[in-house]
Amino acid sequence: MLQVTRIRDEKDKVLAGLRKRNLKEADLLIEAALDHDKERRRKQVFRDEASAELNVLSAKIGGLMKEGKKVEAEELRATISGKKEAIKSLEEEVKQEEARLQEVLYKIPNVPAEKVPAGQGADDNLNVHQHGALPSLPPDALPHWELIKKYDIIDFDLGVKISGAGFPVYKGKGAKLQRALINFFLDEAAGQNYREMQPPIVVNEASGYGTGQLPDKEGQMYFINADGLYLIPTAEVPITNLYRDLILEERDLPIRNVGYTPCFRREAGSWGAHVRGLNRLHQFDKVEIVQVRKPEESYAALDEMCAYVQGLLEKLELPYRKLLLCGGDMGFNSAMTYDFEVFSGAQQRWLEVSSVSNFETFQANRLRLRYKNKEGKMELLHTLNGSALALPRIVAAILENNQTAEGIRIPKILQPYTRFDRID
RNA sequence: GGAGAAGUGGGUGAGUGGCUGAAACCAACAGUUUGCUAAACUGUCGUACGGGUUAAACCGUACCGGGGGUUCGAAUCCCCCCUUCUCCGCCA
Repeated sequence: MLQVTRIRDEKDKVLAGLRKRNLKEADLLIEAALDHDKERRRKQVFRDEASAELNVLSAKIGGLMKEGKKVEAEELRATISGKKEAIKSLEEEVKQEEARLQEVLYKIPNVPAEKVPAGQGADDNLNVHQHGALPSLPPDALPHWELIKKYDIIDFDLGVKISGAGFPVYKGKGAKLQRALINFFLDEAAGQNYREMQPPIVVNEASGYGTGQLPDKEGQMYFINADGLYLIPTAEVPITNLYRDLILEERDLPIRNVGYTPCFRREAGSWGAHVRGLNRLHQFDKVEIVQVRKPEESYAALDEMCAYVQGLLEKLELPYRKLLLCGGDMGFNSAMTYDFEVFSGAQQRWLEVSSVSNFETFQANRLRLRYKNKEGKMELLHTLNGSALALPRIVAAILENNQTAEGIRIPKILQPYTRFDRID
C-alpha cells in the first residue's frame, strides 16, 4: 500500500509511474485518494477540537470535585451531555473517511521503479540476460508429462485419487529428486549467508494483509474456515510477516532469510492446454529468499539476489533468460521484478522458475516495518523476495533437457544429494 | 477441551476512577570526568495522525494485548475476543 503522504508530496511522480503499468484508472484513483485524505484531515480537526474541549471541561469538574464544590461540578456536568454525542458522531465521520481512503489505497498498485519499462504485458518485458545453449533433443524427445509416466516417478492419477487435480504424488526417484533439490537450494543459500527459517504454512488474516495477498486475492488462497487460516501461496507470506509491527535497529540489518515450504494455490480459472503436467499445480515446493533492507541498499540487494538465482541455474546446467518485467506485467505489490525462465527442451518453451522483486516500502507500509535511521527518524524499510527456486518447472526442465536413451541424467551438482546419477 | 491466573513503554516493573503518556530501575543515546577501558555524574530517551513552521520550536487528538461498553473523566470498572502461564484431560 502506498503512503498517502507520498501521493500528496509526489503526485506527479506517482502518476507517471502508474502510467507505466498501463493502469487506466490511475488518475481517478489518485484523485480519490487525495480527496478522501483531505476530507479526513478536515474532519480530524473538528474531532480533535471537540475532544480537547471536553478534556478541559472534565479536568475542571475534577478540580471542583477535589475542592468539594459539588454543586458547581454538577452544574458543569449538566452542560456536557450534548457534547459527548457530537464527539461520537465526529469520530464516526473520521473513521468512515479513513475507511474510504483505505479502500482506495488498497486498489493502487506500487509505483514502478525508474528503470522499469512501460508496457502492456509479457511481450513488452525486456530480455536483459541469457545464458546457456538451448538443448538439441532428438525429434522423439518426450515432454515431462510423458517422461514421468515412462519412469514412474510422478503420478498425477494417484494425486487425483487422494486429493484432486494438480496435487501430484512423487514416487521413488521422483521423490528423491524433490528432496535433493530442496536440500541443494537450502545449502546454497546458507552458504550465501541466508538464515534458514521453517515457518508455519498456514497464516492468519493479518498476515495476508501484511504482504498484500488480501484483500484482493483471497480467491487464490485455500482457506480453512473452521480456524480462519489461509494456506500459504508462498513462503514470502509467513517469512515477511515475521517482521510485521517491528521497529528494527540499524544493527539488525540487513535481514536475509531463506525458507522451504510447500505452496498452495487455488489457481481458479487459470487452467488450459499450456499448463499441462508440472507447469501449474495446486501444491508445489519452493525455496524462497527474503530480505529486509535499508532503502538505500535495496536495489543492490535485488541485484545480489538475481546473481544468486543465476548461479543456481548455472549450477543446474539449465539454459535460462532473465527478464526485466514491464509495468504492465509486474505484480501489484512490486516496484521492480526480474523473472527467470528456463528453457524446457521438449515443450520448446520458456518456463518461469523464479521471480525476484523489490517491493520498496509497499509491503513495509502495511506491515509497519520500520527502523530508526541515522538521524534517529523512523523510516519504512524495504522488503524483497525471490524464488530460489520453485521446484516443479525446474524438475520439468531437468527431465526434458537431460533425457537420453539410457534414462534421465541428473545434473552433477545434484548427484551428491540424490545419490544416483540417472533415472532409468 | 475444562478450571484458575496474568497481559503496562526496548526490558524489569509501579500504578484500582481525575494533575498518569504513564513512577522507579535497567538498557540505549549524547555529554562531563578519565592516558585507554571501566566506574561515576549530567542530560535525552514512545508511536501515529493532525495543526503550525522555510525548517524547527510549539500545540492538539489518540494509544497501557485487541474490540466494545459504563462515566463529565478509564491503564484502573463491565462485556467479548486473543495470547501466555499453572493444574487437569487428550495426544504425534
